[in-house]
Amino acid sequence: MTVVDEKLASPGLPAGLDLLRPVHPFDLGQTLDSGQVFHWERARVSGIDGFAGCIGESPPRFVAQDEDGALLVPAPDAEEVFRYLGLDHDMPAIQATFPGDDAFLAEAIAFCPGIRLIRQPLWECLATFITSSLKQVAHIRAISLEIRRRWGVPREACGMTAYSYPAPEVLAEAGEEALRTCALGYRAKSLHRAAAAIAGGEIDLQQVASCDDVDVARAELMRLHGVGEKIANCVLLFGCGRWETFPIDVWIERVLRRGYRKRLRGARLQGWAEDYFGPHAGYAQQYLFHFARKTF
DNA sequence: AGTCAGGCAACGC
DNA sequence: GCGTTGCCTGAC
Repeated sequence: MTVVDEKLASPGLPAGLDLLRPVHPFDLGQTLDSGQVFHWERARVSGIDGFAGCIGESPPRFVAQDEDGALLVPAPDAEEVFRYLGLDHDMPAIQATFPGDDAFLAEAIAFCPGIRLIRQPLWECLATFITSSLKQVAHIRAISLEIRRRWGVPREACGMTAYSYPAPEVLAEAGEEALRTCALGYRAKSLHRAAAAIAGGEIDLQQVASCDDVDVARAELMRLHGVGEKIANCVLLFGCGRWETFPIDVWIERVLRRGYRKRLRGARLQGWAEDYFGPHAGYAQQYLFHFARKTF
């Protein structure tokens, strides 16, 4: 993927901001609000409305999208932002693997065709989903931003300040009681123990990511206290690029009940969904999830 | 005031 | 395996 080829002549744009050719289908706002990431904030740079957030340890990146779908990104960041947002994904090829005669899935895709699976840094993905258990999106956001503000590294760019997600060592050092004051409740213990396990080398996330067998990788993640099948699957899908994984939460249960008359639960529902939606089941899940959340 | 939310672990069967 | 229950917190 070479972003340079996608660049347009962009007269009149503020210095340092590059306009990148429209990528279709892609919807920046929907993608950042589709329950994958929780730390991007609205920002305005040189009079342009967009979003800002850290990608891993980087300074905050600014991204905006115009009505035609063209992206505005500071030129040096373009490659990193493209990769993060999944703009290199071959959507026709992915959708070609979906069940062919599925009108319900087609309706979900038509509702949010611009959703992409984001490639997230592994540790912040794991940590954020540990804190997501039995929480609503707004609260996950608030907790995530608070943890970043208190223990993350403040980074600055284009007049914006944002905080990277604190490293495992930092949260391990902070202690469970301090984490608890971020309104984490019982999740404080899980987050602290996960941070300590990773800081202490008991779990190697890089090894999890490079594991060929997705079942082995999932089992490794589930050794962590507070990480069950759902959270492990979210980490595999959003952090490890394992698109065959299909996280099932209450919204997905609802949408499968309504759209497919499926009243199975647990392992049986899991097995059916993986089998039915196929090698990119995780992408199907993302369309169905967003569709359900916004229309039910 | 009670219920419920984008789960998990521990326990009982 | 399968179903039940407690758990922190905030929003309604």
